[in-house]
Amino acid sequence: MKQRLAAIGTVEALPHRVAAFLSREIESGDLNPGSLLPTEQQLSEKFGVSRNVVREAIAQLRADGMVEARQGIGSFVLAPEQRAAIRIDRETLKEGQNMERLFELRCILEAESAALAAERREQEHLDAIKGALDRMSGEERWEDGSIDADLLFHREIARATGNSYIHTFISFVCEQIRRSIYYARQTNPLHDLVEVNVGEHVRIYEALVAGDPAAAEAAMRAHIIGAANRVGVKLPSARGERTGGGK
Amino acid sequence: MKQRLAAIGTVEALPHRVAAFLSREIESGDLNPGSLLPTEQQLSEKFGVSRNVVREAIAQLRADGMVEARQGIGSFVLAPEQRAAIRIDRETLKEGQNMERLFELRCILEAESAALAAERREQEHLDAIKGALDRMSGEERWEDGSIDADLLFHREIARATGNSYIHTFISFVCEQIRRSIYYARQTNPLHDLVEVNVGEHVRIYEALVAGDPAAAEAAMRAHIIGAANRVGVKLPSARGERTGGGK
DNA sequence: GTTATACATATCATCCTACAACCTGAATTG
DNA sequence: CAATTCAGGTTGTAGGATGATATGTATAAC
Repeated sequence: MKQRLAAIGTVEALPHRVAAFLSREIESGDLNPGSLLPTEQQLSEKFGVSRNVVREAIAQLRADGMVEARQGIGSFVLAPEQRAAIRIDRETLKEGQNMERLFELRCILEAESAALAAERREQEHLDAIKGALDRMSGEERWEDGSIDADLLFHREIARATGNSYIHTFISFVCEQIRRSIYYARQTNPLHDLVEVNVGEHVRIYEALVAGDPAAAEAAMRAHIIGAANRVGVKLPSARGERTGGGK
Repeated sequence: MKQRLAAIGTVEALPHRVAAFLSREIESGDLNPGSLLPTEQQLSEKFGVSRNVVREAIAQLRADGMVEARQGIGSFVLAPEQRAAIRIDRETLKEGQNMERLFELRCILEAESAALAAERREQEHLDAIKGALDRMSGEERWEDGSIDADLLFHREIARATGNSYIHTFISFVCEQIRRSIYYARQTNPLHDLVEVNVGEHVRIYEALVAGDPAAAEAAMRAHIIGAANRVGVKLPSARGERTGGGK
């Protein structure tokens, strides 16, 4: 029986579609951990693709630690706790794109990170952050450029925490927001969504220079709430004021 | 020129070795973001492997969001902030400080989430959290069961925030830590790493029931610092005390 | 009857060639 | 000069061939 691979939305390459299909079958429990995948031959017949495509698909699953291939036997489905790696991809976050919640998550991550960065920043980090700040307020203030500088500013602060995971997560969330904004601007180009408030950034930078964690956290929280408001997202500020305003 | 691919330790499949090589070249900056990878033909000659192997290697890099292949042109190296996925594998965590950094990230996420959950939790959430708590302290307290219940407890709190992004991220981090512990126990089974402190969990639960955000945040922060210590990770507690102890 | 060896089979791993789909830039043509 | 066509390069897919490895079976030896 030849299975039909649905191409939802964008046209993806065949290996990706096969991998997604198998991945869903594993996640949904149709393929129990410990069981064997069908052979590459069977899969290639089932999906009507070449064995090459099947192999690339399985390579993806293996990279994600979902299966383990053993030469001469087959590919075993691994239990979640046996997997060597886990991942979050954009597609996971696409579902229920909710700007308000995304900003909320960003606020949590960045506010605390700003405090950490204030404690740990070296001169090198301050220079990099200042560089981004200058680009933001400088002449090259055309739309996309200032957004890039804005994101760079935040990424550099995340980097100053010395924690690469924080850097990765914040970069990921910021990029997600940037894409959402970009998309919103295409559907509603009249609304100028790219306004960047330089003053708020300056206050964050000064707190970092001063090495004042509480001030950095408060400034960052105020900035993100402000940024959310500027793109039309009302962030419940109760938590922001409670935690950031105190001290 | 034919490149020699080192097989360090275990014998890995060729695609994995090629992928690891390219991955290192990208991470180290030898291949700048935006630049093109050598063609599959060139790579296959360089490494002395077939184009098929090269393709599987690139498929892995693509799944990790490190490169983007465009038919008719080539494969572009993506900047970290452009990557479509966050991926953490166990090998990374074996390197010294990474576990500490992961706990630090977890602390940031979960502490604030606990505060949010204290404000927003419905009765349904409290019931689910209580259920996990009971499983943790109940008779079915064999090792893995109590770890599962522990993670469930944290996921349910994340769910009570009503923010699916927070839920996704916390699940991700918790799962990663769980696997590291699982792995560590295999290599050193004598050391009992699965000790779960029920008292700390009870205090968090009580703060949630009381609807007290500050108390929930403090209790969560104390718990995660404690959990880190119990697996031998010393978390810099300065931030923890500063933010969590106050009020 | 039990054990040990050899063999056939199944499966993944790798290689090879060929062609299709697609992009780019240069040559051709109007 | 502009538009079209064409040629070359690159990734995507197909299909077959061979090597490496695990498994079960049949045969032979004890």
